[in-house]
This record gives sequence, C-alpha cells and structure tokens, in this order.
Amino acid sequence: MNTMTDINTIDAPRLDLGVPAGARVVVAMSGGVDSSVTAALCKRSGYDVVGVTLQLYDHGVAIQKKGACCAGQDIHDARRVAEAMGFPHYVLDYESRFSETVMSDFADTYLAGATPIPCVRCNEQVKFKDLLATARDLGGEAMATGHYIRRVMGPSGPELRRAADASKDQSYFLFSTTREQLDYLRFPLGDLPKEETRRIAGALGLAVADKPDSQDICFVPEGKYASVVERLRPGAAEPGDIVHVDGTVMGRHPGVIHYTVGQRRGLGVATGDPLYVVRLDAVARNVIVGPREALLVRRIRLKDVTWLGDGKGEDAARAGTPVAVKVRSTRPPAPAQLAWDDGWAVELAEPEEGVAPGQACVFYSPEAAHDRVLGGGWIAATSARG
RNA sequence: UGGGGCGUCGCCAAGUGGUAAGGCAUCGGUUUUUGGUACCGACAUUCCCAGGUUCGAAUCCUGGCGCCCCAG
Repeated sequence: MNTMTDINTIDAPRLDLGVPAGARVVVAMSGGVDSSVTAALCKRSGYDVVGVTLQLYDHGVAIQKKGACCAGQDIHDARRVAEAMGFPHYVLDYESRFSETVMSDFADTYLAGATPIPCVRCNEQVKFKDLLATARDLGGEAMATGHYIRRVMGPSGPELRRAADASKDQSYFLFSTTREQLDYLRFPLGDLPKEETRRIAGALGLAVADKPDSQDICFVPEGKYASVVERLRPGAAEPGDIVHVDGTVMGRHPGVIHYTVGQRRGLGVATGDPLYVVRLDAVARNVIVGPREALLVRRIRLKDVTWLGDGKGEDAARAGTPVAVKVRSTRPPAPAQLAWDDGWAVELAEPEEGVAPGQACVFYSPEAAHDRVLGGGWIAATSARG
C-alpha cells in the first residue's frame, strides 16, 4: 500500500462528496488525465473507489489516435492508474449501446441536414444513463466524473454551475443532465484549474499526466466525419444543388452531410466574396448559401429542453425570463431571454452567426458571471427576426 | 472571306514599355470534449501561341488560334 502513502503526501485537495465517509464512489474513467486525477482524489479522500471504463467503439483505427478516449490504449491507461492507486477497476463493453445511440444519432442528424453534438449524446445517453445505472448496481453512493463543471447545493437541491476554470468549462456539453442524475453525480475537478489537475497527476506519478487533452469527435479519425456517416449509412448521402439565397443555382455538392450552417470552406464555389452555408434542405438535397449577413440569427426554436432553473420551465419561458445563452461551446454566454412560441424558444439580444440546427442552446444565469447553468435545449429552427 | 471587342492562377480581375495587385476558390496550420466561424501561411519566373521591335514587353508590331457581339 505504498501508493496510498503517495496519495496522502502530495499537495492536493481533500474532497467532501456529501456521502458517508468510506462510502463507495464509482468513478467514470476515460483513460485521460482528468478522470484519472478524479479517481485519485476520491481515493485519497477515503472513499471506496471503483473505477469503470467504457469501451465505446472499435479500437482498430482509433487506437493510435491522439486525443481520443474510451478505446484501445486509453483503457489500458485507466487500468494502470487503478492498479497504481490500488482500487478495483472494470472495463465494460458498451460498444453496441454507443453505436445504437451516439453514433446512430450522429449519422441520422447529419442526414437530416442538422449538425449533431455526439459528446452531449454520449453524456446523456451513455455515461449519465447506462453507466450511471451500472454505478448504482455496483453499490455506489455516487458517481464521479472528470468533467470541468460544478455541482453546488442550493436551496432546492443540487445546482449545475460553470467550472471555476472558465477556459475548461464543459457545461455546454452537460446541459441535458437531469436533476435526478445530478443528485447522484459528483464533479471533483469543477473547482480546479486544468494546470492543477496536471500538477496533481504529475505529483502522483501518473503515466497519463502529460497525455494530450481529448479533442475532435472520439470515433472520427482525422476529422473526416463525413466518411463515418457514409460508413454507417451507406449510400444515404445524395448529391444535390448548391443554391444561392437569391435562387441562383451555383453548383453541385456531394451530399448535405458534408455541410453545416455557417460553414464557408468546402463549397468550391467562387464569387468575389465569401459564401456561407445559410441553410440545409435535406429533403430537396439543397445546400443554400449566401453572404455572411445572411447568417445572422435572432430567434431560436428549441426542442427537448432540460430545465434546471427554479420553478417550472415553461413558466419561465412564457415570462420571457432574462438569461444568457451559448449556441456553441467556444463563446461566452450572451444576453438573451427565454420565449414561448408553441414551444420553447430563445430571443438573442444581439444576433449571432452560424446557429445550426442540431446544436445546443444552453441557458445560463443572467448576472455577469453567468455562473449557474439553467438547462438548455436542442436547436430546432432559427430565424433572423424575433 | 462585313464591322467591332476580347484572350493575365480553378473563377473574377488590376496592370497600356521597366521587371505579374487584389478578391473568391483550393491546400496547410492554429484555435478551451462537437460541427462551423475566425486567424495565420502557401498558391502565375509568367500573362492564348509563334515570330519581331527594344537595354527591357503581359503591355508595341506581324501572323496564327480561340471566344464574344453587331450584321441593315
């Protein structure tokens, strides 16, 4: 048990996960630094840690890929961390579940002319659903993950809040977490800067300390996502016309799956000015293009909304509650207000470009820090006018 | 085989004797677990072809080829 000594002597926070001392905590381990440190911190804090790693997709091509997770080498990495830290570790074969939910949704969404976020689907359909159920089966009192997001107890239960390290905040990818899931989940890294996580990993001597952060879609090699869609749905991608918003046919395209709203490159059409994909019509197989101004969107209709704010969500929407929203992961929350048009909608204070159906619109509290995550929904349709 | 105009990178295009702008497209890179955006970088020893004039020609001359328009 000399590894225990190591854990206890390093300079690292001691966690209070709000479960009894020594309680069993299941840690979802991807094989990366973050979840490895999460597990180590849980262990060090005296919990009965059980590590679980999901094997999510075929290892073949992905096994060598940098910045991947949940396949091949990553599974070995997770196991080694568990061995070094001295807690049990299980590898679960979730390939079929991952394929039936995340990858299917990925392909079908593209074929429908929208732009999926597989990472959100993976969180909501796999990690926080099936894996979470497995964690309960394993006798866990809670399940911890390495996500950079915070869970804070509020007057009416746990609230979701943005990570202390805003540059690593993953709230955009976790907006559909339900209150019930949140009751059971813990995110020990939400208060830590990323450098601190790496420092702890280094201090613990974890082999994964310098592993690159994951990026891109884990099951898509070399960024060629369209070829994955074609592999999953052979022959489904049909060529069509590239049509200007003024009605002019400007050329042909090899399939709507190759495009997303806001996209500029890859159209192969030269006018004097840049052209952007304004809209996709999967039924007519048209890619509708136009000038940058045509990208501005002010009102967004949502579906499958998760409400994590106080009171009833629909009431908040009908009341035009001021919030801040993100329509992409890489921009700060922007002022907006909730709305109701026969269903959830959002009205942006300032128009935004490249708002693609299939992407997420995540709600944050309106104050300057936009600290609390109030839920969010999937973008169903957009319009330039409110 | 009457008259007029044109031919510069994949597209558009500047340049009218002094040693090939620019935009778009394309390619490469960077960019906080999605896509996209943005940003950075690359991208015509050569100006339809062949001669000629000139110290020097995409720019002038001659011929050829090609295209477009007008032809009562």
